[in-house]
Amino acid sequence: MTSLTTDLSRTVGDVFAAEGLDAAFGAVQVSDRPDLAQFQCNGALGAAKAAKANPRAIAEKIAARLKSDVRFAKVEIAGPGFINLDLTDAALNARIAAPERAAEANGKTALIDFGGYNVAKPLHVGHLRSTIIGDCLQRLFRADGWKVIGDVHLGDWGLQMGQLISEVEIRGIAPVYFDAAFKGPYPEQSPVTMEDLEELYPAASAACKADPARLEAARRATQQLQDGRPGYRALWQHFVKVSEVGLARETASLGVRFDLWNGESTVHDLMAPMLEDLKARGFAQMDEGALVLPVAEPDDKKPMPPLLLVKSDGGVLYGTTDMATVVERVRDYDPDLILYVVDHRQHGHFEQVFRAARKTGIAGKAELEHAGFGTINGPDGKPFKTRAGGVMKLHDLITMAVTEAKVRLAEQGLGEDYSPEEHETIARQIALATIKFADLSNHRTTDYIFDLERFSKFEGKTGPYLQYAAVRIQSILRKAQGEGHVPCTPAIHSPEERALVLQLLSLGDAMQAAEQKRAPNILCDYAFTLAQNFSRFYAAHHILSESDAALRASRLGLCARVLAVMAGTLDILGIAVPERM
RNA sequence: GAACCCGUAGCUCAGCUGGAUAGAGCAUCGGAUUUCUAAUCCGGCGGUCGCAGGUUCAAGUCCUGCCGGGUUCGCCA
Repeated sequence: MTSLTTDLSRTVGDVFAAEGLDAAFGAVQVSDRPDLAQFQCNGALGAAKAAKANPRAIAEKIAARLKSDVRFAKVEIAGPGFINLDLTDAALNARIAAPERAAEANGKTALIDFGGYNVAKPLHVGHLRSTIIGDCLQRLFRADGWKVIGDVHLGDWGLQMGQLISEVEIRGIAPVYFDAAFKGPYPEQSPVTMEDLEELYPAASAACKADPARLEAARRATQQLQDGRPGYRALWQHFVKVSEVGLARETASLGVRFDLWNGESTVHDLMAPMLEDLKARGFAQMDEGALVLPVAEPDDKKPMPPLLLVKSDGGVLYGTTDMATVVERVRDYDPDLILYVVDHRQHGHFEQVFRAARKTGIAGKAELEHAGFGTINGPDGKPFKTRAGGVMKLHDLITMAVTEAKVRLAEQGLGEDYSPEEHETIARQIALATIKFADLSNHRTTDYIFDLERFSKFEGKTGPYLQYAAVRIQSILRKAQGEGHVPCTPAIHSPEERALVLQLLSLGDAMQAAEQKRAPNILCDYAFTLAQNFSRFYAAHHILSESDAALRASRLGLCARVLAVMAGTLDILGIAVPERM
């Protein structure tokens, strides 16, 4: 369903056009001053500037034409030339009565890259944002009619793999994979568990940092792995499988689903032909022993180093796999947009890759975009750590949030009579809402301080507060059903209802803005404002005890619409609404 | 050293291509309501939008400089 302001913009735009002005000046938005009007159009100011005319005079002409439209209860000119508009309740009622339709398929494909998960490494707070923000964006794009392909894009092919392999070799954990005389087949059972990997990788990484010989061994192992040494490939397969099972379990517990579990290794076979092609077409060249692709442009304000494709030792880098991944995605999906939801500190890297992809034409019609995000900091304003100073694992963070949710429930004296299973389910749902809403309600690009105590509060701008608002409406509707009251199409009878209807009707604006700016915080604001409007309505009017049957049915209908919109918005945010709380 | 991001109320944060009196939550103070789950509603207090210039009818928003914080700058990802 097109948003109300879009329709109003068309109406007002036609009037601008009728006055010989650009219809784009007719853009209508929800008013910044709700005390003065419901909607406003600032176009007269812009039109006046363009035409070097008096803004109020233009506004007068526009307003005169708009006044003949019966949908408007008020058309006023204010200040330097704002056009303030109110719709009649009849117009609002008609609008809210129209059934909410899902967006039609727009024929466009978006590929969302959640890049950042790595084989052998558990998820930590750093992965929280790419997962939560990326999931929200994929839900949002889908809701708007895009075909969306979410790809975890696993880090499974770099030096870290070589580090692991050489660590396993040194420890003598599974000698068969290192026996050059062994002809296979290799064991089906993995020689290591996820827990082993979580211990092996940091050890290997630290050893390589401390000892150049170890680093060299790791490099060699990486190279041999990529060249296809059978034992290494077999061992690596185990690493990947074990890791994927662990990662899938964790992301599933977050309620996040991916379409593809591709990794850097997926494109390995595409790299050699791609590199040949880039060399043949003169884009790639040798420099200081490495193969590079220059991406600097004359008007650059900062030095832009070339994209490194092949190191002087013959190994490839993540820029190479990123390029090959673009080739693969264009070949398989021909997307209109590839969105990389990755920490903003990698901005420079993506700038290089995007330039290289555009310059060489490998991106096809796809727009490449980096939706970067800031870091999650602890109370001290520094990157979030455990009390012991280590990296905070995602699993531990969720456990903390579940514990906190139970504390909150106990504080409110809630859930004591629920079964242990239901109590646990509700606590988990609250915990995820706490974490997700906290993350999404902060602007994507800024760093924020993770304050679990504040985020988990049941009052204020929090996830649990929104869940509660939805739960309370569910409760009313259930009770109404029990009493045999049937909701009907809502109509406005009071200022509180009018404000609530206006908020319901601005859903499209919020979704559109959130999508265009890749900014989930806009949806969070929308949901919170909706909950506030509902609370005002709820405080001012009785619903079930209303004796006028028609009024009661209308208010129940309004409740049903609010619940539908709230649940739908929370769903896009990846937040579930519990049956009860 | 260079480039990019940030600096808004006591705290945590919004503020769209420049537009009307800069907003929200928390905290604090006061009031309502004793409820359809109070996890509520209404109101007060609180800001020279880092500083100084500039463009404009209009600047938190655009430009320049400075101060303060963060990040990044070819063989890790």
